[in-house]
Amino acid sequence: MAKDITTRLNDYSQWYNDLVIKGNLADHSSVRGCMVIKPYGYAIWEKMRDALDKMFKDTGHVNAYFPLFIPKSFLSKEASHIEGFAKECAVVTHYRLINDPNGKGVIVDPTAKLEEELIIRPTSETIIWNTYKTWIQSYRDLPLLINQWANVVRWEMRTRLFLRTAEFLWQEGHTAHATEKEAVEETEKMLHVYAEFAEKWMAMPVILGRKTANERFAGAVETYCIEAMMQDGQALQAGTSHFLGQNFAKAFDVQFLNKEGKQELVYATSWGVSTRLIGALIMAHSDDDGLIIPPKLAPLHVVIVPIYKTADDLNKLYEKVKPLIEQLKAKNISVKFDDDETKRPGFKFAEYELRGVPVRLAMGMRDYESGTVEVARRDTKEKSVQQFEGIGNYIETLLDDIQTNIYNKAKAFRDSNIREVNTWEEFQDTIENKPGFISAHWDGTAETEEKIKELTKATIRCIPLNNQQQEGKCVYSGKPSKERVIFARAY
RNA sequence: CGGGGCGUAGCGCAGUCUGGUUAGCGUACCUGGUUUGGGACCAGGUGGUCGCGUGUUCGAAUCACGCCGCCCCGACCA
Repeated sequence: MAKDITTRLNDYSQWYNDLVIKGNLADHSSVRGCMVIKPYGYAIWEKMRDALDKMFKDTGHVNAYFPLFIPKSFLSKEASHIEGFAKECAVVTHYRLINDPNGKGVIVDPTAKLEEELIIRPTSETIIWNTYKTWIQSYRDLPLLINQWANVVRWEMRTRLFLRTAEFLWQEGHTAHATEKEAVEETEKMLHVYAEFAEKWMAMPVILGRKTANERFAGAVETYCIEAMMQDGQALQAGTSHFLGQNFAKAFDVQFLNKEGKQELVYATSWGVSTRLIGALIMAHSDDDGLIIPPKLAPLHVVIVPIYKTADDLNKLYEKVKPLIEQLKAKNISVKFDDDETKRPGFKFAEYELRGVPVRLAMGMRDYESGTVEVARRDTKEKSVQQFEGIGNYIETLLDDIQTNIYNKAKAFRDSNIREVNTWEEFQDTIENKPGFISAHWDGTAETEEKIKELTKATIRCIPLNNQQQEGKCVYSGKPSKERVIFARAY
């Protein structure tokens, strides 16, 4: 058991906080609700960002950057959109500070009031569609496939590191299309990009689905999502993709001339994932000893801990592993030789386990003499002694094994915690006593959905895509239903 | 934003109820030495506007009021 980490069983929330802070991913800042992402945590984000960015480029998107500030009037143009965000907007009202006449630092200059307040973007649909209006005239300007990497601000009541902070980093894709069909295809395509990223890179299985009207993005016609299960059985929305229909085109009057020479409103999509994914990554895989990071996102893949008595021994060990370090680097496997003499090996072992480094090599003089090395894998904590000869290739394979194993483990956990439930009694019992997802029939009404939420705190996470159609009765109202939906308590 | 808890060295805490020496303890950190195959040991040392502000008092970490921050539980959300 790692020092100073609360166990998952004891207090899951505290365990999460311990991992974020003691794993050196992030800290609370002195600004309410805002975090400092530390270098190790940011390195994970960079890996996520690079992988996603490549996937976006490969699907034909380009990056651009739009302003942080949004004139208040823009946000008012799409009614349901503003309704969704109004309660959590930061507003800039002034543009100058002056010295406090009472000599206590600076105060806001009351004469420097903005004529129109600026909203710090909670999302960028409005400023972007205001801009797209000037870029789109003809069908030849379409589709417009743009992504932006940015920070956004949502003034949250209650914050948690990575999962919900007032400011966070994300990407938001905003596309414009000539036809509804094409826009819907784009929405679904990007959902699949997210799902692939979650499963292949994060080693986190997800359920692809549609949101109910209640859970839909403000301003969207249809919201798609990927939902992941955390180790406490709660759901976490890991990404969303929205079909916005012509809502924003109407609000910002974005029309194009089609081939027949007629003006038409364009169709829109938007899609995003955020630094919240780091929270998902932690809660999906890690254990009571610390972080478990899948190799594809790990900032450091391999650490080599030398065990030695003299400087001479250390030097011998270094000379021995030097070619291996070169070999691994050539394979794009990051490796660190930890020759810090102020810490003993046991301390280092625990420290790298806390940080989730996938593979640890330990080599002492006994190994040196016998041509072996101790290999420890973080995901299972298994240790084995291997021949040093050819260890580079062994590690390369091992990293792939670890990536696969982490995914399989998460998937087995997820699958064994989705339960089909058919009666209301069973539903209540399951949600209270068996953490996980519930697959149940729903009558399709917002009233039932809200009632269930009120009674159990469970919400409909999604209506799975390609859902099997089957006749059934709503688990709450008993009214007829054609398919099961996923219920869960959620982050 | 509502209820509860907390804020004293980088971290974890005692002291606060019942105001009064120089504010302690563990850990971390620094120096020297011995160590090194799972979080070393000995010795010496550094580090504090007691969350911030105002007040009560001869005197405040301690009492009062206000504010800020964090954690847990609710409402809201990605």
